[in-house]
Amino acid sequence: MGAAFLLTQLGTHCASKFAERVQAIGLTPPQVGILGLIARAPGQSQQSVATTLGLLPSRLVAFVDDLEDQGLVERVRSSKDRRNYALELTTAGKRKLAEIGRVGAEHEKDICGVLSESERAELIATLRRLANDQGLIAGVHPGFRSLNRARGAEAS
Amino acid sequence: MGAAFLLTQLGTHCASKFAERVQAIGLTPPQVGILGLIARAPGQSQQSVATTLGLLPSRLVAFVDDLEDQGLVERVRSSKDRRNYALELTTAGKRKLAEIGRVGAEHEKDICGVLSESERAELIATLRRLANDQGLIAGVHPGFRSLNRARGAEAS
DNA sequence: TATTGTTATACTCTATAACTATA
DNA sequence: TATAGTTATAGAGTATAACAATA
Repeated sequence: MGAAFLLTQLGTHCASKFAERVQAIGLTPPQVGILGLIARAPGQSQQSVATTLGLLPSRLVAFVDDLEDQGLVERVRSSKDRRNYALELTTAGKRKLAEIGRVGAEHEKDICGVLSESERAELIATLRRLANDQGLIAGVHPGFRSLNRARGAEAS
Repeated sequence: MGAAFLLTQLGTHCASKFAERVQAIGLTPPQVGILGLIARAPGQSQQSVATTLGLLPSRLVAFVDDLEDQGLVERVRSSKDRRNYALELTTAGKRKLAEIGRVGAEHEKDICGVLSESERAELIATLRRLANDQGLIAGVHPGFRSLNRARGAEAS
């Protein structure tokens, strides 16, 4: 069993576990990505967020609708270019983001509990090398775009 | 960025890359899993394969249909219990399995190319520890069952 | 004419449930 | 009555394309 298959296996498992955790606080993984992106660069347009996450604009609308219904995000019409919205986090949105951080920390602990702190650091360093080599963008999940068929099974 | 998120990110990427490679030889990832399972234990029933892979029986039928059309798998009626089939690999199926092995090796090389052999071995050992700790079954992909929503985005 | 956001529609994938044949 | 395999149907999730408003 090679490293690539183990990565697929563990990656799928991690994604699934994380999805369960954020579902418990009323969010989907893409919404977590959206909230994080707005926090990093407030005032972004929906187009900008969609492009970064590799989400179709039409899908983003529904996610942002829900976030707005939950009172976590605000759509503010830009006065300069009234075609686009500036996305902002509300106070509740910032609180939710902190909550996501706690959930993420629990998740990390769940997954890496068997490792010592130095082992975990070494694993992170190795994974980061692989991710860089593959051209993956730090902090941006590659799985939101049309990759439904993209699940692997062991080769041999 | 924690190890859990990196695993999700890399895992999704690996799954996607592997899916592309097997598609080039006319297979989907679940079919690769099915072929491998039949190779390990020839004569299994479809029910058995479906249970192991976490696939619904109704989904399995279509996959096996296609494998049979490609001449890779044979459905042989069991003479003892004529309700179930014994799944067998044809000669072409065994050849295809060897091909899958080569594709898997290329895939491993693509993903781990930047690592030295000892680094790769250490990574495999660490990942195996994590997988065991999480209760994952060696060689069986956890992503075939109703986990569509199970994709993660970075927490913070 | 091009772009942002939106809605409407179509399509794919997956799950549920009904059906047959054997036991 | 229960089980293996199959088929039919319905549902969820996603992509494509048309639309209104603004530039």
